[in-house]
Amino acid sequence: MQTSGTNPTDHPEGSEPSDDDIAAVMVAARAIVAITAQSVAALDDQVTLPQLRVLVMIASRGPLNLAAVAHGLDVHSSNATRVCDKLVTSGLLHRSDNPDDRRNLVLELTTAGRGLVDTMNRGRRAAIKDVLARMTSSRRRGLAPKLYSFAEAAGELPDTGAWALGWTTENPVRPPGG
Amino acid sequence: MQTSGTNPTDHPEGSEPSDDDIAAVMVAARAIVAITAQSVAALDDQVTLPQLRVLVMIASRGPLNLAAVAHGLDVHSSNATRVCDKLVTSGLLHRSDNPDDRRNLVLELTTAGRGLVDTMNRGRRAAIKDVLARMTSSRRRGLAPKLYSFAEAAGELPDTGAWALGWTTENPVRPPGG
DNA sequence: TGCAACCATTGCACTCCAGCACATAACTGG
DNA sequence: CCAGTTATGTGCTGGAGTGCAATGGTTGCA
Repeated sequence: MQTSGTNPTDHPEGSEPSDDDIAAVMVAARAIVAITAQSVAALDDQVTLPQLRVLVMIASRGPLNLAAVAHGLDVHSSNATRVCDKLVTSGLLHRSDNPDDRRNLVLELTTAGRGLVDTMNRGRRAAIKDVLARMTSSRRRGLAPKLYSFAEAAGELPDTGAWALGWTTENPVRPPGG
Repeated sequence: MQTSGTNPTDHPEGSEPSDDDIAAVMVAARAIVAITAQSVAALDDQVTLPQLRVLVMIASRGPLNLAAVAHGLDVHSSNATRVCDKLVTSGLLHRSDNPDDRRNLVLELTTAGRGLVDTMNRGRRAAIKDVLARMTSSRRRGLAPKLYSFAEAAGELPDTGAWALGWTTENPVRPPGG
């Protein structure tokens, strides 16, 4: 249970959120998830969902080894081997040996792999821009700081990569050699 | 195509969104998608993703026939048959004949099926409440109206990706007093 | 040197999903 | 009644993901 914090004593500054606050986030979440899902579905013919998760993970966390990928996806290491194998075959992932510890691999995105992730993010960004453009500037005013506050409360850092795809509750991943 | 709309003439009230506005939504989207993905992953051992998509679709649209399910999931009708078959076997879906047109089935959620969807939504709501509780009430003030405005603007999105991942869980966007 | 731990890979079996072709049943309109 | 359309079901094939067991290579340490 990581959902501690509902206890007001844990967060003296935050009073109990109103039902309307929660409902508003729920409704907005529906739109945001639809946008995100669409940007993912657009890549459906190029990569599968687990494959995309690998690419996004490496894009945001840097080079990883297979054990880290397996742990991040919460799957058996043999599956990580095969998923990454296909990404290498597709030319989206580069696999090389780690000279410091030859037990480990170094998995990095190729130019094509990074381009695919960038394409997804561009599409997502365009969709968001499109929605914002439908709002009047007065309604848009003050939205950004509120969203930053929400993201900060959720533990997200503004500069983190697009690991937001977060298909599951990803476990902490330790980079190879760490 | 209603995806246009970046054209200012289409929305004379909305000026060009700033990069900061877009970035704020992108950042908040990571947190929201993570919350949503978590609530989906929690059901991973009970239903697969296509199965959940069916349940969510019926939960929000009411009873459907197989053709509607196949169209909503954008799959061949034979796949819809088999996916629903498994849900019926799992006790989450109820299949009956339509007396008015016995070619059609009537697919409805069982009590267990609706309970599963409700469980997912409760988890999502709890996670959102947890995040909001971490914000000070001053930062939270005014957030809800902004989110309703955003959701309302997004309500005009093309529905192509609505069920792309089956994560649209609620009724059509309906801001209170809107 | 020997042993334990770690990493990656492969074989095997399984489930699920996907599309296609085809068959069956039911409705529609003549 | 007959032909055409619609809705659903079934057999088939293929692909992707998953876990388990076992193997081989590498490193670290006593």
